[in-house]
Parts: sequence; structure tokens; C-alpha cells
Amino acid sequence: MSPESEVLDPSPYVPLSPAALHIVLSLNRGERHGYAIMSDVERLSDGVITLGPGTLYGTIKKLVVDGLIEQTDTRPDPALDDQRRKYYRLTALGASVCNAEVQRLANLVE
Amino acid sequence: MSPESEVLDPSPYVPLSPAALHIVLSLNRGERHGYAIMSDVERLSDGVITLGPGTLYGTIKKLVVDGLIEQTDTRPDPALDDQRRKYYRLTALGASVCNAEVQRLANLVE
DNA sequence: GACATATCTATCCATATTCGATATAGTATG
DNA sequence: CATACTATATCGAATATGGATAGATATGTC
Repeated sequence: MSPESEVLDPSPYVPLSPAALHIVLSLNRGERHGYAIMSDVERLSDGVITLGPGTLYGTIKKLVVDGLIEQTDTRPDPALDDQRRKYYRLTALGASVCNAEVQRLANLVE
Repeated sequence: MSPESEVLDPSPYVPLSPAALHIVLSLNRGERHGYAIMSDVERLSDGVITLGPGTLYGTIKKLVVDGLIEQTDTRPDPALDDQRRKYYRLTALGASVCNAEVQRLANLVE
């Protein structure tokens, strides 16, 4: 077991709360800002899952503190950008936790 | 749309809370009493999911009130029984919600 | 430009959910 | 009987969620 794989051990973070799971799954598809995550989750779940602002920004803050996601410096083309936005991406740890959660859920549904 | 299928509409109950989901999934495999549900969930999740007594019995009570599960009258062979146990099974509504949840999670993990 | 509307982040509070401690009692084993 | 395990149940603390509200920026339209 290499030191790196120990650092990336997802077990302390699984299971994720439902909100954290959906945020991580959305970021697993690519970098996004908060509001885009919310829209993404609602669209992909056909409106079944709706993250209120309290849940969205509160959970994002917690995921940053836990080191599962991080804010990015890179901004898109200024013509498409919006200065209010904060973009996030999965960390290596976050990707590890995401994979573990997907595996757990896949087992759950057989 | 028949009246029956409207009555069994799972949409007001999805998504289930994580604890409710695991209890319903366990009962989908057969009738069980509370403590057996707890052991079942822990075993099937390789110890990742542990339902404390507060979560277990509190969630069972809520699921009964909502009509997703119901207590059974039938007891097993007295030699194998334990009078303290309360056995539960899914209702038709509970089975409908279980299917909807499994479908939702399957979509989530692609 | 002026104006209304939509986007975007954020906090607050009420409610819902979960965890762990504690309690009580039946059952099994030696 | 004595001990450990099984089984249900409640309580309070901690955590998670939803909805109201706010305020700032961006976009569309006249």
C-alpha cells in the first residue's frame, strides 16, 4: 500500500449525504459553479431532486473543508463568464469518494 | 390511468431518506423484524451502513404511518420465534416506492 | 438609458434525520 | 442463576435539509 493510496482512502467519507452525493456526481462530469450544479442535479433527476440554496452552498462549503472539492482559478472565456460565479472541481480524494459511492449504490441496486 | 395506479403513485415518497431506503430494500428481500433488518443492512453493506436503534425504530414507525410497510400477524415456527419480535413487510405502495427508488439510483450511477 | 427580470451567492431559521446513550426485558448457554 | 446476546424503545445532541430572505450582478427589452 503506497502512502498516496492511504491518503485517498474514501472510507471516512462514505456514505455521503444525499446532497453531497449529487454535488459530487455533478462535478464528476466537469467543473461547474454552484448554481450550475443545482440546475444540473434538477435536470438530470427530472426535477425529483431539488437543492435549496441553504443545502447547496452549505454542502459546498463543507465539501471544500473536507477536501473533496476545491475552487478553481481558471475562468472560462470572458464572453461566457460571470464574475459572481465560483467554479469548483473534484479533488483526487473527491474523485475517490465519488467512485466508492457509485460502487456502493451499484451494489445496493444489484 | 386506473384508480389503483394513482393510489400507488410513489412520487410523494421519493427520494427516501437513506435509512428508509435501506429498510425498504431489506424488506423487499422478505419479511423481517427490526433487529434483523439492522443486521441485514450492516451485512449487505459490509459494515459501511449501520443503523442505530434511534434511526431504526424511529424510521420503521414513520414508514408504518406513511403506509410503506406494515406489521404482519404471521409468526414463524414457535421453535424459531422470539415473542419480542415485530415482523414487517412491504405494502403494495412500499413496493412501488422501492422500485422507483431503485430505478432512480440506477439512473444516477448510469 | 431605464426598467424589469433572471442569475448567482449567501445566510438564517425551522424542520427532518441521524447517532449514540440509556433503559427494559426476553432468550440462550454454561 | 449468571452472563452475554437479542430485541424493542425513547431521549437528546449533532447533523442535514428546505424555504424565506437578501443583495449584487447580468441580461433582455422598450
